Amino acid sequence: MPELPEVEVVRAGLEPAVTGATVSSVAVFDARSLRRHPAPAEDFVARLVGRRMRAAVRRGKFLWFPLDDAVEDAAEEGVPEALVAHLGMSGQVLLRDRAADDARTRVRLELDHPEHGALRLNFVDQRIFGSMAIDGLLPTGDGEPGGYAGDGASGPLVPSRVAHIARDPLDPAFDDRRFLAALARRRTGVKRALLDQTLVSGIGNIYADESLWAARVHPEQPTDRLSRVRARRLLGEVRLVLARALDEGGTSFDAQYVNVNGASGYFSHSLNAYGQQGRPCPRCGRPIVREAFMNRGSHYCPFCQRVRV
DNA sequence: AAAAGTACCTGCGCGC
DNA sequence: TGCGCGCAGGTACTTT
Repeated sequence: MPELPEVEVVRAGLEPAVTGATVSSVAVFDARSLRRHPAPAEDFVARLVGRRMRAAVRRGKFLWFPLDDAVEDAAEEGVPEALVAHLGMSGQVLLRDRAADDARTRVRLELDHPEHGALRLNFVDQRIFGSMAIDGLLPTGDGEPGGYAGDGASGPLVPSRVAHIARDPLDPAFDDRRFLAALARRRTGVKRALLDQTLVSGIGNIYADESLWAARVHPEQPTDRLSRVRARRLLGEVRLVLARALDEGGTSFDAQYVNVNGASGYFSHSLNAYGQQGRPCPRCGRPIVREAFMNRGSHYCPFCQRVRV
């Protein structure tokens, strides 16, 4: 579900509420949502309660909230930590006032904010592919900010479990030349490469299909046969598609994707390829097709998007 | 080493 | 109506 635009909508919504807020209590209703936390649920709770969040940061589809140091003892200074969250396929972070409840809440944080007072943060996740964890922050390899933090500053740090994730195409520190060179070295289909978060992050099945349609590139086009010009054009279309979705508040098909305040985002009316099988291609009028791909589907126009050798 | 396959989950809509 | 099946926006681990 949530790809970069949807996750950014969540991050931006959380930023003013969590920045400066202290975690007053934590309830874990389903420990499977903590599968990425390297210790039992009690450890997650113990490490989080009493900590203050400094910012809301995002790289690709990963979110994290850097925490103030657990101990004020400067002599015993440890690795800085963050609360890391990933929404998986069906995750939501819902901000509520203290009384409100939500179905399928897996983890709940009660927050105390100096201005906004008491807030409740419900981590809701139908399929439990998403997760929360406490993780150590490591220096970024390039010394650039770890991710996007809106008005706040991310610092040149990234959670250890996010370190292998590439920067996303909207990140000012994203290196176009390096990406294009790495893409050309791959020996796979271009859609697989777009979905590989270690090559470029933030793109999922919807925006991969939309970007490929916009760039007129076939999803199975071999990466080592994609011309430099077409690869550049594809990267440009990826950026346009993500930015447009972000402007419109993220895609949503139904109530499954809900933004941070519980209201649905909407963008699905402007999809050109994804989910449009059988409908005319908005460019040439011929039918869009759907093909099985990685246990999901690929949607494209067989006329506009052809494999080139 | 890189690429492909598989596991992890719940719930919805569909055809029978 | 009920039931089995296919399908869903992702990541990480294992296998080849």
